[in-house]
Amino acid sequence: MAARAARRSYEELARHLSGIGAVRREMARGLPQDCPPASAAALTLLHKYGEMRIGRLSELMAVDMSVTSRHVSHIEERGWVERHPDPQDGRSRLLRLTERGRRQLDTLVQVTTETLETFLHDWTDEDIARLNGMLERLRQSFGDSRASRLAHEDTP
Amino acid sequence: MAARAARRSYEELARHLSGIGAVRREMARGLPQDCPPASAAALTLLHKYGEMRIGRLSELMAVDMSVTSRHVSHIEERGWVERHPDPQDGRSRLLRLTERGRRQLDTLVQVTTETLETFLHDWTDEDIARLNGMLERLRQSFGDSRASRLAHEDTP
DNA sequence: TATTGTTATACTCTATAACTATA
DNA sequence: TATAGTTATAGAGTATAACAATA
Repeated sequence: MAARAARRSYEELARHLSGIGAVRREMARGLPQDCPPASAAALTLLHKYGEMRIGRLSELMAVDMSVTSRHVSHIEERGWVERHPDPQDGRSRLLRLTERGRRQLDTLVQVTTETLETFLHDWTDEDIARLNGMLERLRQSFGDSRASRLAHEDTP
Repeated sequence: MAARAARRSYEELARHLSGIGAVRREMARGLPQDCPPASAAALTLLHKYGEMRIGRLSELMAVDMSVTSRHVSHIEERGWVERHPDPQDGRSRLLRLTERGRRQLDTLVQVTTETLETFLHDWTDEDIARLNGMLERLRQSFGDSRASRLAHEDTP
């Protein structure tokens, strides 16, 4: 019986995860025209975690390196990041936020905050903190398993 | 001070919403080859809410009707839904799940459940129920505001 | 005239595979 | 040989605009 109840919760969760797309699209609408969601995510992560290589950024975004490479090209073309030589490894370069990138990030923080203030006006700080906690855990549950899956791809 | 703390939570939430993409992609990996996430979502909604028109399905998926039209074509080509005349309105047709569609849905429920069991093995039923509750509320907060925004698009 | 749906077009995001350069 | 990154290609999802048919 407990198993059947859990199974129903899983179906509901799958539906909600699918529905989150609407939330993400709404967030995307507020972004500057030349800064799509993936660019915004890359800038945010470079700010939060500091200078890093493409491979590291790929892990943080949980996408293939080829995808990250394109995103980085986009934000580099706009002068938001620079690629510097990696003294540790000649194959890599280190991504570093520029001053312009930091200003762009200020804009991003502002518009995302405004959007969330609008839509979540009746949420308390505690509500939001709780949601953040659950999403953080969800990400970890998937991220950790995903990492071990990728690591053991040769020996399934 | 409370405002500043809330602002920081908003930034965190924006980051998490972006990160949910990884979860959705992982869910998508388990789906049958010819049933992409949008098709699965459409079938799920048709099962949950029953026979409906394209416009209603568009609202539930929170995407433009042109998008839904394509998704419905995809699942109709595979025999998972049928379009029946709408006695109420000659411009519309009613979408109805077929027997094959119901069998496809059984498969979908099975694979999504298996995926979630794998990744969320250390979550209790209560954890999942709490997450479902917060996601439901999040969807509503965005959905309701979005609906009123669309309704008042002429008078901004 | 207004609404329901469809189609054409374009853009974003993503993965796979083939390739280059360095370790 | 193996790894870091790039590029080419293809597929999914989406929105806008132009269109057809019906209300």
